Amino acid sequence: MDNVQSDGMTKDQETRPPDGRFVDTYLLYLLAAASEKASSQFHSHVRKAGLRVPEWRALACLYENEGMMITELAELSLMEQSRMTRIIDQMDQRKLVRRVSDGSDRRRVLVKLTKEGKTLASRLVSDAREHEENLLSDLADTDAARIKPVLQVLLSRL
Amino acid sequence: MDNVQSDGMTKDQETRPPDGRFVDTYLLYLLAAASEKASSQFHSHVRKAGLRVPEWRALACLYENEGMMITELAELSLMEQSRMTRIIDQMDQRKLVRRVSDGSDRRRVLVKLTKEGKTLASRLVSDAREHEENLLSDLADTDAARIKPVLQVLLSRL
DNA sequence: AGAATTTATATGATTTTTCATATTAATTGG
DNA sequence: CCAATTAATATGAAAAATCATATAAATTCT
Repeated sequence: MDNVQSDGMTKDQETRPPDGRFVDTYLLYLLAAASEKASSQFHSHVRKAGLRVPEWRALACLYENEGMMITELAELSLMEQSRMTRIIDQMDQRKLVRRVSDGSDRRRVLVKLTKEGKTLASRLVSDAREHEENLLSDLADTDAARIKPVLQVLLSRL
Repeated sequence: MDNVQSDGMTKDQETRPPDGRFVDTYLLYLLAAASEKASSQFHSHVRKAGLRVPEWRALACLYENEGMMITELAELSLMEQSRMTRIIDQMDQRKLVRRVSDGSDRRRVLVKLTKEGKTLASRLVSDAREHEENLLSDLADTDAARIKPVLQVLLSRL
């Protein structure tokens, strides 16, 4: 409780007051932290549903958006192509997606949700929407209410 | 170029128009994508400086904030404790940090920047600030100008 | 057409990350 | 004070991610 400091220092080393730290005002940190913390609840829901986070990402990207190339899907899902290939392998084995070779360009593999994949995707997307609504309603009366357009503008400028 | 569709479908499968996809308006996706894409440039700068991203995170968290416990540092750096332990191992070997056992609680390890670590941290933090300024100045005239307070409010509610 | 280049996906080898748990030290409750 | 519990860090084994590159198909150039 008592926090005696023998020498008179200007910067508090212990019990640092709000925003004394670099990271607390650094945009890229705020983004990473916000993403991390805002997602953690839902990610544990995803795991309870038997998916790992990257699988959920692929599923969400495929939702109502079937027939994506591995490369497209990787880009949209924010992961590297070789990782996406392996994730699709696993989801294929679990019959959540199937690979269909693209007739017009035989290098390409179109990834499509199976019936089962669609069912799971719909369920989780609707859980995600509900979760998002709750999050947003907590922010309704704050500065953060406009977070979605803010992020969309940021993304459009990157 | 021409995008003939033989059957009359209501949902465009190809060349989807803006925001037809779930993820394009889903908050957690926008956060992840914004974080990912906003950081990628600077992360490659970090790697050119000879650090991996998690090391940079630890360094940034330690900047002007020495003597953190592994657990604290892990929490602040958004990573798991066992990973932080190993990252500190490596940074210790590279003499960027040193471990000091906490006299008042011998379970604890205080991580401190070495002289060399401080030098590197100052350099990268100032690069980060410059990079952030550039990012923000791109957003100055948009909706996204207030992104930092928006994220801070979001974080405070999580 | 055919060689050179580019694009899409897959894969082997390595490095990271995670998960569960061990170890050691402090704290709490009888 | 001792036993039980909680807390901080470390570590082995397993899983996942990355990196470089292979393979195969399409495109471009001459």
